[in-house]
Amino acid sequence: MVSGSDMHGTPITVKAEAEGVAPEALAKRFNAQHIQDLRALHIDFGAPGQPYGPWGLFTSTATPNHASTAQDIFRVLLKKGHIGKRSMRAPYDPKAKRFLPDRYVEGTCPHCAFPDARGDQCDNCGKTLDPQELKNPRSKLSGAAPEYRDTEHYFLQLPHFQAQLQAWSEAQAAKVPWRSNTINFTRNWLTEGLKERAITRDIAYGVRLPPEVEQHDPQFADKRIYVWFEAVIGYLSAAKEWSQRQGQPDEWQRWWLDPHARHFYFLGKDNIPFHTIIWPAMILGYAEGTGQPYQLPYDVPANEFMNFSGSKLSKSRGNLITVQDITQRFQADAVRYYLASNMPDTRDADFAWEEFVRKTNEELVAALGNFGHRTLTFAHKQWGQVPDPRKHRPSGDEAQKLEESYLKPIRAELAAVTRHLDACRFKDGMKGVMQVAMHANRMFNDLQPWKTLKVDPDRCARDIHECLRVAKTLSLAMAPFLPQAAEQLWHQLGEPGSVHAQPWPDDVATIAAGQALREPRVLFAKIDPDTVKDLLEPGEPKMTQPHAPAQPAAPPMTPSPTPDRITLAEFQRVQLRVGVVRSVEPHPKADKLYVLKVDIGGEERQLVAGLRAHVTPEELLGRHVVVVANLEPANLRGVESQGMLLAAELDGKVVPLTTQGDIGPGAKVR
RNA sequence: AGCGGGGUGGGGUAGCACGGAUAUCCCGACGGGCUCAUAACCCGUAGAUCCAUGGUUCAAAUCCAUGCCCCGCUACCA
Repeated sequence: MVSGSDMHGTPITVKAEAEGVAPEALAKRFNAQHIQDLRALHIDFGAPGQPYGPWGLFTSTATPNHASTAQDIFRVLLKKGHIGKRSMRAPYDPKAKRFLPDRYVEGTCPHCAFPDARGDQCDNCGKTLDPQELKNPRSKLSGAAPEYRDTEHYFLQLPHFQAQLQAWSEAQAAKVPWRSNTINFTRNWLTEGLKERAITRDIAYGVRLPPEVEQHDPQFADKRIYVWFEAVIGYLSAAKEWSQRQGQPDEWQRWWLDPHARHFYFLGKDNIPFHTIIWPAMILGYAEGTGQPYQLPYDVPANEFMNFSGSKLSKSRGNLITVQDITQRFQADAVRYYLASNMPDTRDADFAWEEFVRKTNEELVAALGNFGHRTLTFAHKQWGQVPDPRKHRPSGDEAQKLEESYLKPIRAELAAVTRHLDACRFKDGMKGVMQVAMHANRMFNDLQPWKTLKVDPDRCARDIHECLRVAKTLSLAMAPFLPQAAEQLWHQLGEPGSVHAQPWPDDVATIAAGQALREPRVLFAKIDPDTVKDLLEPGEPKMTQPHAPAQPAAPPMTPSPTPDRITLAEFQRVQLRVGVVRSVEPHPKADKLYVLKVDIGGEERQLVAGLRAHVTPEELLGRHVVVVANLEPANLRGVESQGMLLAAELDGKVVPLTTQGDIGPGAKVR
């Protein structure tokens, strides 16, 4: 299992820019956070708490190994003609002596005459722009007028692979089979027809081109491989890094060049085409160029999205749970149980605190935890060791009943879990494990060991022995889902070593009579519903952080400059008036906007306001609101707005400003 | 508005790509049992016009059409 942090993603560049920090530093921080999160959730790679171990590696795309692997693929694809160079015209800043990304060109919008439109899009009228359309363009960096120069870039020739990808994806989807979302997204792309895509950019942050390319064509020293080309290569480079660290530098070949190796890629649905089109195209070209049988993905089980209380996770809406937040408050296994049994396998799922508590208390604790605990405490109290079943001579009927009613269904359920895991149906797998626990509870109940103990201790010993076998089986079966509890149970059963070093069970386990049991302890803690009460308040930030030190590694992000002051005269240039809302109409062409008619004292203004998500028309009609009266008019999706309605905003909540007592429209606000 | 996902007993869900007869599972409610166990476990009962309407069919939760509603992405938030 390999994974890692993408260090060159666009969000990183954008955020680093916003915070005024170096992108490398920010990426490093994210990577450290990812590693910490994995640890907190007990996702380990073979060495507890470490991002590296005998089973795998969590690395990043900032390593020299990754760069050279990416360059090698680039090189091979180039040689094979799957990457081509061609020139395109792009804005260039003669003062800063560099090409400018679209958004670094500013100028006057050709559509609405807004003077500060960006090259990719105008913030005023919202139209998507080409930097060349801007009037009076200037560079954001130096203010100089950009020139248009030809710049050369490399393009990945995806069309070369269209037919191959089509055949491969259909075959694979039918054979594996792929999930419907995976094949659907893929088909969409293929039927649209693949187009060549630029894989270099005029930027300074990212993976460099191969040295010989830079030497041969020095301009490419100032360009970088664009992230979407290079990030997916991380799968291969991580495998190589892992082999290196294992001291077996060629070990990765067993995983990449053996036709029997099956590659599974786990991702969110928004990432599907990268893993079913682009990356496979690169692999095909690379395999062709190297003559090595690099393996294409076997399965790409993409998850849908998990929302939070009905809408998407969003920091600004106070709709956010971080791994840190939740693992600080609750057992990682409880979190894992909830996520596994509520996984967005085939459709979007929802995270709800009430459900989380319910599932933990009523399912995890009550069924799974309880069986382990009741069995262990009983056995431990009576014998302190695994009792010997052999003194009991069961009748034929009795033995058959044990087998038919209890062991057989458990075995069947176990086989079902195995099938589900093979097919990447983790939700079903988790449910199957729960079913085993339910069978187990039934078995314990029916056998009534607390009664037989008094009348037939040998029989009781045999029955508890059977229950302990089932408990051991459960420990093995729950290991991938609930690693910590599984290990605890394993230990309490007196088993040596780690449950995680055991092979997957294909039958009810056996357990050695006479094996010493350890002091039983509860496997899962119940959650007091009050704990999440304060997390449920609507509109409030869901996760305050009383004990969460915000990002320990993070230095203060923005130096706080002295606040900008304005003079009274400056403030007085803004004319604020009280207005009465006379009518509220939805904007005909925009979902978030209202068109309001507001009486500001003898004059009716038409305003466009982005309040539709926050306030109903009824709440607005007749209200006294505060309006900026001398704002220059603007055109919003075809409707003129003659002013601006003031509103207060906090964490995504928006409330229009109103006056407390009634005062006539037109009243000045000072 | 464009594109994607979805609407199944009180809550959460499975089934839907390949229509089939009593619609799955967990929880809750109600009734009973048990007392080894974290008031946990076990058994039973009730509870669903499978969003609506129309269509295809011997047969539709499942296929087709239209509509309504929810969620996400994108645009719009003066």
